[in-house]
Amino acid sequence: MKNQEIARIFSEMAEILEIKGDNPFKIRAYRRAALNIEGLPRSVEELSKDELREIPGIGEELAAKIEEYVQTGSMHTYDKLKGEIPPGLLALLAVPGLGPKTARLLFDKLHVTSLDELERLAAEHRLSGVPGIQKKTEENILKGIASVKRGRERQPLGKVLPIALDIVEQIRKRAPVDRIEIAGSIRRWKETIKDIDIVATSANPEKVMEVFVSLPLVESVVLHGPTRSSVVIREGLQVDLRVVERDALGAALAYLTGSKGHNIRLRDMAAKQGLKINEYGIFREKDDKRLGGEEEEDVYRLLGLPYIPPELREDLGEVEAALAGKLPRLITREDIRGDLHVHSRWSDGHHTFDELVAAAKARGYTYFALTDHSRGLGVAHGLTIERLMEQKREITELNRRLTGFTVLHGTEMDIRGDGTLDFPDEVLKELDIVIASIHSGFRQSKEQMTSRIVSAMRNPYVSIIAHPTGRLIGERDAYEVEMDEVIRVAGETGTVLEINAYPLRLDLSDTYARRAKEMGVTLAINTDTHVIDQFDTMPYGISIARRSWLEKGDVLNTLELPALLHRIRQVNLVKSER
DNA sequence: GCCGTTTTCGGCCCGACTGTTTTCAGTCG
Repeated sequence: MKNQEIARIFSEMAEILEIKGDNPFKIRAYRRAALNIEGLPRSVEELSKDELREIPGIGEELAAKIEEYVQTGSMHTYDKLKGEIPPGLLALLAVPGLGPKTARLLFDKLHVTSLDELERLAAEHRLSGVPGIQKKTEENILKGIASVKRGRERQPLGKVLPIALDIVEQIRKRAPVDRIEIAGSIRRWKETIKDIDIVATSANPEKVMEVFVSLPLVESVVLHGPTRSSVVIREGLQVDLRVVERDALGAALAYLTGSKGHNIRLRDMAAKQGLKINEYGIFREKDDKRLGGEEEEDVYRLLGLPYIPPELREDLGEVEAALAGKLPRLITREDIRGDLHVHSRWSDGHHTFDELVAAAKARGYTYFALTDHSRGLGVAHGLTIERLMEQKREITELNRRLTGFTVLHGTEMDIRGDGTLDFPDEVLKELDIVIASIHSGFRQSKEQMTSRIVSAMRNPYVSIIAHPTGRLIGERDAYEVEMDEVIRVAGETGTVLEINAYPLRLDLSDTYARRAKEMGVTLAINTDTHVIDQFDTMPYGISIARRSWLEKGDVLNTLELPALLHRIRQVNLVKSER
């Protein structure tokens, strides 16, 4: 997958050009191209030059550079650019508050070429005297370097969202806010978060700011103004609060929700229509008359666009789709009829069938699939064939007792290290639904991993591949696997790919799920519940689906039970006839 | 480097906060 590599190269080229003091718009062009390639629903390797040029922000020259990289594995302009500045200089840009101009200045005046060198000079007070740098800046640079060394990595949404809700609650309790909302990447449900962005309305913004920067969980104050402040809380998370007038909440929310790329597109469109958008509203350019901004919808309406949901606002084609009237009708939590990946006490889950049924019913479901682990997964008390058949009898009995609810009998079957499956077909055919997934041999080669998954998909009884890339956000990288091939074979065989809603998995990710949709693959959104509370991680899975442009029809477990069973049998039949 | 209901050349989003600058540049989001 060359997309990520090319995105990284373009970003780095942007940084080098910035230090060189090149045309800012050219720099932005590289940045935009990098973002769009990173989020591209298809692999650049399979695109022709003309198709590359259809990507927003990719023109003649960048398309040629991409093509060059795909074909030769290197990019001449990049290699040349890299040779023009010392490699350590780019590291300086990671220091908060230190940008390209200062980096350049430090290099020119003091020949600084690494972070360690900069730290030494700052500690010895040898930066003061460089034009524009005094004591305060020197201190800020030292603080900045310390924070770089502590590391400020993006953190999983599942961890940050509860913290953000808690902060909002604390502000609400202590400060004179009228309305207060979470914006930024949390509102877009990005899988990992760097900053918590909050927007509020108040008649007394200064007071709100005072309260905010003095909250008990604040470790340091980065910025403290009358309408905007930033603090750092534990674990290096930055929290930004912006306060606006009551009638500007919509405009402020739109502005602070971003993404940056999306905002630039909207503001660019506005300019072409003689309008101006900022965080206070939407204005007519010629006389500065305010046309709206109380509601977020105003911004889109006044631009002649339908409302674009936050999950789509990544400048990945949503503006074009909105203009063409082709925005997807995104799936919602209410579309989900059941959960197809649930564990019980029989393997490594914590609950009985009755407890799971009650919990699923309480969440408005009409079915779930019980998919305990298979025998090969000893650590999870995987079921032997005998136990599986015993479980089948119990579930049959259980379903006899239930009304308006059905428990499907399935398995989460291990795809073994050698690529064979943990149960033979005679056993699988006894089940309502079969999930296959990988729990071992994570370090095998890309070819081996890919072929393990592909051969599982070709089995006539395997309906779903669970957590297809095996990643745990912030803990374990995805195993090496050729996802383009997995997605292609899923489309060819009718195998469903899972979006695992567990907040550290979110696997498939939005990029892959969107690609899967484009290739005609059906997805399932499952919680992989082991304890009952995990049923409530469904919104995380839904958010990935929405970020992937999925509609109700793209997702297997939006089907009512009879249609679901029909779909499964149909696909199995076609597979077995191949 | 991209792009076109104003353009194939000349534009390219908009504003808050900080530090050092006496009027604003740099950085960030």
